[in-house]
Amino acid sequence: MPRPNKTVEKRRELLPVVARAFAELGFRRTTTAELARRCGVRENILYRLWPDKKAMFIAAIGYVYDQSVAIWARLLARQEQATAAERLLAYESQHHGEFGHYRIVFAGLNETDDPDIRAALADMYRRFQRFVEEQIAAHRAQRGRHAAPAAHTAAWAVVGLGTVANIARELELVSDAERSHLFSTVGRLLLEGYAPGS
Amino acid sequence: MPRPNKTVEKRRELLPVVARAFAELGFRRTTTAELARRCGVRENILYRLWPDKKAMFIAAIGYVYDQSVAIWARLLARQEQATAAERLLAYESQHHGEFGHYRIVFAGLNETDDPDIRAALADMYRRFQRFVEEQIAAHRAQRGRHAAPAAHTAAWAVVGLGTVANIARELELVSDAERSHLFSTVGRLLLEGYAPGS
DNA sequence: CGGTTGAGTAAGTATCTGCTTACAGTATTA
DNA sequence: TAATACTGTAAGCAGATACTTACTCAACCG
Repeated sequence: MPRPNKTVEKRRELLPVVARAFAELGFRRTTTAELARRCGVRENILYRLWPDKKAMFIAAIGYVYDQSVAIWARLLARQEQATAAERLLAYESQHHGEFGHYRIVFAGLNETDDPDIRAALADMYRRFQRFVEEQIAAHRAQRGRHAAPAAHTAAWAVVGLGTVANIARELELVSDAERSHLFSTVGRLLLEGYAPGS
Repeated sequence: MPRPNKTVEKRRELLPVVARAFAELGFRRTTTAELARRCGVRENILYRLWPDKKAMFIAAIGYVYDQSVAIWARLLARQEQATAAERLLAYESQHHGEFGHYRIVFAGLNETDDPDIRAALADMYRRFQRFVEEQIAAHRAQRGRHAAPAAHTAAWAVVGLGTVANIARELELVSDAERSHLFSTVGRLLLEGYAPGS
């Protein structure tokens, strides 16, 4: 019984390349030929790893989420005097969307009539929002809350903040400094119910 | 010299249909054949009205912006005791994104390497943000401001709020009531610097 | 070592897509 | 009414695209 199956390893090896392609080009413009080119293989090899192009895309969505979670986890593991939420805000204000997290979401949002992509996307968003909500709740337990909206609500607003920050960055509508200011000011307002600088 | 040129009228007549198609399907999936079908004409007729598919899309972006502005203008013309910003927030909390405003933006964001689409999109976003900023400033002049972020900053946050509200709606992640609550709570927090319900 | 099976190459196919061309009909004005 | 510019129809083209097929090679384990 010869040659062990390396499908799983190969998938893991190519997935970052695939995800990056989808993030850069969107769903439609990412042709299977282009994917193969970037991966340095032929098309049919991709088709042995995933049943079709859609599956490649859904795998990419999952990868992007895992990637973000891994970064956050590293961030949260560090013990500092700032709360987790504070550290997350500080981090995102500087490195937000560097990998192209949101671009893949936008690509997916253009395919929302496909039930599988839609489900993958909804699942990702739900987890994302829930994660943020937990951090906000933890922050408040530690630091108190003045007159801020409920953690659930605030979490959605933070996600929105991240989204618009990324769009503005993509379209070069705000400078890095402005984006950072946006995050810290509104972020804190949502966290604690008052704005620091004013 | 026979038959007056009706190109302008025809464009105006078909543009809503074109815009809706792009909003529903995105850029790539909206084929010129599909556009022609929905418009009830042949493809080459569209090509007499616009030089290429890209021009149709850019026209659609403009249309969507004009549409929003028209709705807001009607809203602002009414003289009521609520400030313009309050009325805008109240309106958006209920009808937000009904036409598909954001879907066309997402479609465009997938083509951000095309300089023309990118410019059209950036222009629209800039106007959008500026409009919101003016309303916020006007509101504060009338009602005062407690400890809220600068109008410029708050305006970006409001745009982000609108964006995430639309995504969440699209993916059925929040109920209409929740979305409305999100708008009124965070909206007021951004406007005036304190949350009403807490 | 030898055969089974996974990994790679190359070429192809049916369909679609943006866009064009050639031509016929018709409304308008001089 | 006659010339003409506009409006519509039908067909098609070159290139792209998702996915497949047929085949070769070599790695592995008994």
